[in-house]
Amino acid sequence: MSEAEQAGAGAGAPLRPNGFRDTWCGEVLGDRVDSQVRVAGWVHRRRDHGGLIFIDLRDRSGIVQLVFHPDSSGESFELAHQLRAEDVLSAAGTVVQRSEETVNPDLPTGAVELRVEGAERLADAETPPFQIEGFSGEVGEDARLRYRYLDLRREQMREALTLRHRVTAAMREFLDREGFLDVETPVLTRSTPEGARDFLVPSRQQQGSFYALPQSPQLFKQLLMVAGFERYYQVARCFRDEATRADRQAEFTQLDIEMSFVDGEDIIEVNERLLAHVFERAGGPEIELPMQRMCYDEAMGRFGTDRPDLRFGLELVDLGDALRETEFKVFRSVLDGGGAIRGINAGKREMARSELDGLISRAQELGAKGLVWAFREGEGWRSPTAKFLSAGELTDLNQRLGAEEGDLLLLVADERSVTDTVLGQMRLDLAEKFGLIDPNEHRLVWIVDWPLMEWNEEEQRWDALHHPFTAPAGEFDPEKPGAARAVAYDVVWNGQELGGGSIRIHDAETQQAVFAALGIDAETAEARFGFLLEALRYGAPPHGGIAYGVDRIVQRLSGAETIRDVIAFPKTASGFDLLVGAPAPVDDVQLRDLGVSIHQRKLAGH
RNA sequence: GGGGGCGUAGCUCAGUUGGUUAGAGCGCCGGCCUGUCACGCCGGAGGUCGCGGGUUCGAGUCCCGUCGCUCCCGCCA
Repeated sequence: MSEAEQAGAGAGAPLRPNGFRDTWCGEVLGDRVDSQVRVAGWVHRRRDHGGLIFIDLRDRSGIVQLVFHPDSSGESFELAHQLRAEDVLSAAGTVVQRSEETVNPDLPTGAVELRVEGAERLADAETPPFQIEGFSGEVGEDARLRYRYLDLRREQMREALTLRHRVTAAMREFLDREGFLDVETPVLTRSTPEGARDFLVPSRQQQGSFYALPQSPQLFKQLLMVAGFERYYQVARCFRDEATRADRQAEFTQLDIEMSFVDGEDIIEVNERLLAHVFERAGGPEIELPMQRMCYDEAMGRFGTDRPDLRFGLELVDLGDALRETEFKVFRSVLDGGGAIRGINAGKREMARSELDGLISRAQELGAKGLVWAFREGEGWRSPTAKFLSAGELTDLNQRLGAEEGDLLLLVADERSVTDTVLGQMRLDLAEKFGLIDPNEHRLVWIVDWPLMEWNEEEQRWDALHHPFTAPAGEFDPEKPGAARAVAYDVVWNGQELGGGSIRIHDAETQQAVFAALGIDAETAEARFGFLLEALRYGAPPHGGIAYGVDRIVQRLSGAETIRDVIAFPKTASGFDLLVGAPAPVDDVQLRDLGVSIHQRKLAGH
C-alpha cells in the first residue's frame, strides 16, 4: 500500500475523508465551543467509569479531555473501553464548555472538553516499559535512552526540543538578517593530532588512510574567509573522542561564525546583539548591553578560573606577601619553589570537624596536597595550623582576607595553577553548599585579553590557550612566546563558557612563527596545515569569529541537569547509543573492504 | 587512565546482624462503577535480587572478578 493510500485509512475510503485531524489537542479552547473538531494523538490516560469514559488525548501541543458517552458516542463508546495507554486515536465531535465544577484549572484546555461522536484507533500500543508521565519519581536514564522515542513523548522533553528549535531558529534569523551565509563544511576531513582525540573513518579507496570527523569547522571557515564570503555561519556537528560529562557529549553542536574585515570589537558587538536576540526569542533572561568585560588575569586572580561565576563573592586572595618571612616549613618550601599561597574567606560558618575533613578530601581530589582551614578567633586563628605561624603573620592574613570573628578561612599552598584550580572549584562547591547563588540572577561577562600561550610543564612546551590560529596582539616575538597576548574573547554565563573566539592569523609568516613557537616544526606544519599556509598567501583578509556550544546554551536556558536532556538521541557516559546499539561490531566482509585487519578488531575486544 | 555512587517485579524503590515462602507504590490483567482528570473500589498475575565465581549449614545481604548506568578527577588545542 502506498503512503497516499494508507493516509486514506480504510478500504474503499476516499484518499482524505477528513484528514486525521483539523486541530491540535492543545488548541481545543474556549473559542471553539459548539464547533465540530477532529483531533488525533496518543491516549495519555483513560478514566473508565463504566457508563462514562474520559480519555486524555495528547499530541505535541498538549492534552485535551475526550468524553465518551453511551448515548452520543455510538460505536466508539465500545472502542473507548478497549483503549489503552499510548494507543493512537483520531476522534471527532463537538467542543463543549465544561460545567463550573468540572473545570480543570491545571490544564490549558481544562475549561472545555470534546464530546466524542466518532473515533478511530489508528494504532495499538503495547504496554510501555515505563509510564510516560504522571507518577512520582524519575525514570532511570538507561530505560529512557533505550526507549528514547517514548521518553521524548514526555512534556519536559517536548519542551526541551522545542526550546532548542527556538534557539537555533533565532540564531539563523539574526545571522541571516545581518548578512551571514550558512555554508556547510565537510564531516569527513583530515585528522589533526593536536587537541582532542579524533574519531577516525577508514577509507576504502585509500586503504590504510583515514578520514577524521571534525572537532570544529575552524580551518574550513578560515578558508571561506580567504574565498571572500566575509560573513559565514553554520550550525555544525562536531566530534571529540573524549570522555563525556554531564555537560559534554562526544558528538555536539556548535554555532560557528566567522567574519572578515573586522577586529575584536566588531565581533563582540555583533555577538552581544546575537545573544540578546536569542535570549529574547528563547525566553531567557534579559541581557543588558554592552555586556561586562573582564581581563583574563583579573578572572584568574579573583576567581581562579577563566570562566568565573560572578553571582557571588568568595573571591581568592593572594597571601604570599604576608608570609614572605614565614618559618612554617610547608609554606616556606612552596614560596621558595616559586609557588603561591592563596585563600578564601568563606564567611561566618559553623562547620563540624567531619565537614572540614570533607573539604580537605575535596581539595586533595582536585590536586592539592592539603588544605589549611582556620576560624578567626580574636587576633589569631583557631586552627591546627595556627601554632606554626607568628602572631604578626596571623594578623596580616586576617587583614588580607578581610576576616571577622568566626569567619572560616581556607588556604592552599602550591603552584599557582594548583591553588587556582582547587580554590576556584571549592569556591563553587561552597557557594552551592551555603546557598549563595540566587537562581534568578544572571551574569554574562566577556573574558578578554588572553595570553596567547601557556607553558605545559608535563610536555615541556608552549601550548595555545585557544588554538594555534589565534592572532597575537601586535607583533609576535618568537623569543618570548609567554609574553604574547591574544586577540581572544570568551563569553561566560553564570560560570559556564557559552562560546569563545578570536581574531585569526591572516598571514603565513606569523602563522609559521606561531607554529614554530608551539613546537610544530616547519615540515610538520607543512604536512598538516600546508593548505592553510598556502591559502594565506593568496590574499587572506583580516578575519575572526566565534563558536558557541549550542547544547550548553539550550541546557542552561531550559534548566536541564544534563546536556543529554536537550539532545534528542544522546549517548551514555561511555559513548553508547542504547537505542540503536552503537557502536557495534561489523561484518568481516566490511572490514576486508576497508583493509582493516581482523586482528585489530579482536584487539578491540570483539 | 583513576576515584566515588548505583544495579532487587514492567517503572521507582524498601529489604535490619547472613536465617522461614523477597516486599511496597505505580503500571499491567479481570470485575464493578455516569463527572473523572495521578478517578475510585474489589480481586489477580508478575522475581535468574545485573552476570560469573568464592566463603558459609545457609548469601539479595560478606569476599573476588566482570558488565552496565551515573558523578567527579585526568582529559576536552
